[in-house]
Amino acid sequence: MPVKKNKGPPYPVETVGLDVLEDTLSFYIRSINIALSRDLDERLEGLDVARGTGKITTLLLVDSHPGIRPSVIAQLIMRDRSAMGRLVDQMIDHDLITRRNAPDDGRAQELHITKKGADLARKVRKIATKQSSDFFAGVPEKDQKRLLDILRRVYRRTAGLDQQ
Amino acid sequence: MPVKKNKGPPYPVETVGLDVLEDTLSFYIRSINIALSRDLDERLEGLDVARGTGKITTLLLVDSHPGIRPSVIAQLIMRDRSAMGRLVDQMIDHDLITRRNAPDDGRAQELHITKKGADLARKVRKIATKQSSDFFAGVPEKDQKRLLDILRRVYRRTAGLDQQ
DNA sequence: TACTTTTAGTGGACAAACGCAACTATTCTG
DNA sequence: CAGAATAGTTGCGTTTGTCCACTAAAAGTA
Repeated sequence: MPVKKNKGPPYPVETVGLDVLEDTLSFYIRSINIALSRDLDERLEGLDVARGTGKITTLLLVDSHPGIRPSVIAQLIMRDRSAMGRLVDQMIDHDLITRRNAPDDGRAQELHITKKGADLARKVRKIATKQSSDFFAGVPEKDQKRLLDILRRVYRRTAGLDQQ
Repeated sequence: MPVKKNKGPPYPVETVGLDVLEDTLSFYIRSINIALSRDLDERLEGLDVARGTGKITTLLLVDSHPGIRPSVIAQLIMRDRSAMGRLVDQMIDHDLITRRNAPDDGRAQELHITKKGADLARKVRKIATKQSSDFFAGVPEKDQKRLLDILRRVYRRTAGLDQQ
């Protein structure tokens, strides 16, 4: 129970305990996600790929897996197909990728990178990596790896990528 | 370069490499955040606090820090004041908290929990904690602590809670 | 005390994003 | 061939959040 001083907020930001959230995954993940997204947006300033809402992942995946299908990406970024479709539309408008019908499956499409997209992908890779290490500043190399390992495991399980 | 089989997606989900993102904080954070939010929404089903977009944090903070100000919470959950104001409106509508003018500062407000809010807070604490440990299933206790430590540090720095 | 600046909160306009549901076309299953 | 599953599209509605302008009060300054 903090004693209220004569002025200033009764619970100054720096000292507010986060209650249970202090030990909770979701709170940190959510907050850090916000911070990370904003930061990334800044770093991507003017790069045609603003709002990292899946655009980045899509760009890199299409670049490294020519012919990959929208629905596959959708699953990886945990969006539904309609959202994915719109995302693809945007990126085509920006001339980052192309869409063609899959020759062997009349329902499906194949995505391919454009010249412009490939150039951008190169830049984005640098930026994303840089951001990651910036945020990890002060955290020992070993812990970084460990953390990524854990997150990777949680992610794969969550996205249903591991066995069943 | 995967050899295309006669049918099935050329890049089946399970085997798609995530490119640089494989080693990148932002990707996992973003994805896990989505998963976590959805999962939390399910667990909060019908609990008047759907869409965990800050409502949960607000609820718990008001509960454990009677008289806390909206602007303080806003900073903690990284939203601007107008968004925060609307959030408070909602929660008042749901009879979870109350708002009164701060006696010592004509600009500010104090938030207090209601009976209903306190009851809910109790439930939410259980749920949030449970969720966290569920997601950590299979991760050794020690690593969990480690991970939370790192996230906490990153969060505090990011939210500007430390020094400076 | 008069001024300027900063802080707290409000309200409106606006846009982006996402999910759901419905629908088509294909392919698979048996 | 009939029925189920899959890929993608479209419309709709909702939510969410940001930007901006505005008021009121407090703090800083001279």
